[in-house]
Amino acid sequence: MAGTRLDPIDRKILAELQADGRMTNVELAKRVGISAPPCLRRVRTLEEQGYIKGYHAEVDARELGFEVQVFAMVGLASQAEVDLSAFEAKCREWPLVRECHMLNGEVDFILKCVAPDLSSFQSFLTGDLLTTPNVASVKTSLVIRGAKDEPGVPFDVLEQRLETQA
Amino acid sequence: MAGTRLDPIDRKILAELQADGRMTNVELAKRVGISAPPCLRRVRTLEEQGYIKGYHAEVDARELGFEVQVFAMVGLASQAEVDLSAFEAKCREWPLVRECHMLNGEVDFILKCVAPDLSSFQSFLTGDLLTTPNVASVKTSLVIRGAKDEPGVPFDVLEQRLETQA
DNA sequence: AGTGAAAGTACAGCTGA
DNA sequence: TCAGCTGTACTTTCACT
Repeated sequence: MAGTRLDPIDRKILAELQADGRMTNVELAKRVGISAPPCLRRVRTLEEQGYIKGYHAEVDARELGFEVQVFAMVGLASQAEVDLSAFEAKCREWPLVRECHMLNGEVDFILKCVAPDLSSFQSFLTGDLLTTPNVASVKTSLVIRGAKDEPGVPFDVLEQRLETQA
Repeated sequence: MAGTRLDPIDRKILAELQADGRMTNVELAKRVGISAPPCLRRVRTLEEQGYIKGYHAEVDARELGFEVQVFAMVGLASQAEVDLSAFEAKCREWPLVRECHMLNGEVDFILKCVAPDLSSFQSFLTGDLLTTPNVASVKTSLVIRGAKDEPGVPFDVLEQRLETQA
């Protein structure tokens, strides 16, 4: 489904919509240098082929009362596929866990969590994460401050790469 | 600027727009149970007050040729504020670094990076990150597979919390 | 290009301090 | 009474064929 090669206009569309996902189609068309109708067709195609997986408002977590952000490194006792999948399923159920990635190296998973305050994170940690079967070790690191948080991918890197390849 | 308390309708708006940032205003108004004009006014206010920081299309990094995702734990030689800020500034310049968070504990920063392939990440690692002054240690972990990647915050947790407080 | 729908504006009515 | 929010009516702009 998602194997069609993208032309420079498609990539520009993706870059613009990543930067401003609520841009109108006419504005988008103007920026990428084509007229509105074909621009809309391209967007629809990109959505259908899975290049665009969704659109999201970026909300201010702190203003909404999520004061705490924590990274948790999790090691499992068993790394059998069944057990890995079971842990991933647990993570999908926990709302405070926003991201879960399986890693190589010493730790098995890294979790990015948010919480209203430290005590509610602690109760998640001791009540949920640490009591989950097969969880052998958890090392948590509190985020002191955020320095950069960009969504998606760097399109300028992609363009440079395609230039040098051609 | 951003201290106004939110009512249940505002929170519903934020939750809906976080889930689908390109929803039309009339659809949004229908879902939150008010008519379109006041709904649009609320959205504008939420944007101005900073509760909504932007809208972004979620693009498929892998399909676009960013096959590799890496977490890097960085330790600095000096943790003086000037040196911390200098490193953060560097991170903002590097396009492959998508996120940079200052942590407590043994490591100073965690970086979330993307790259087209392993070799281009290696050249960033050895050519940029490791040659940066004051960088004392870097431990990288490759993401084997992603298990969860939700944007923003869990609004259901927020609602539960507000109920019990009241 | 043209139609139908949505965004955005102006104004008037309602509600609660 | 007055501030603030809501809904109706209308114009402009956009989405879509």
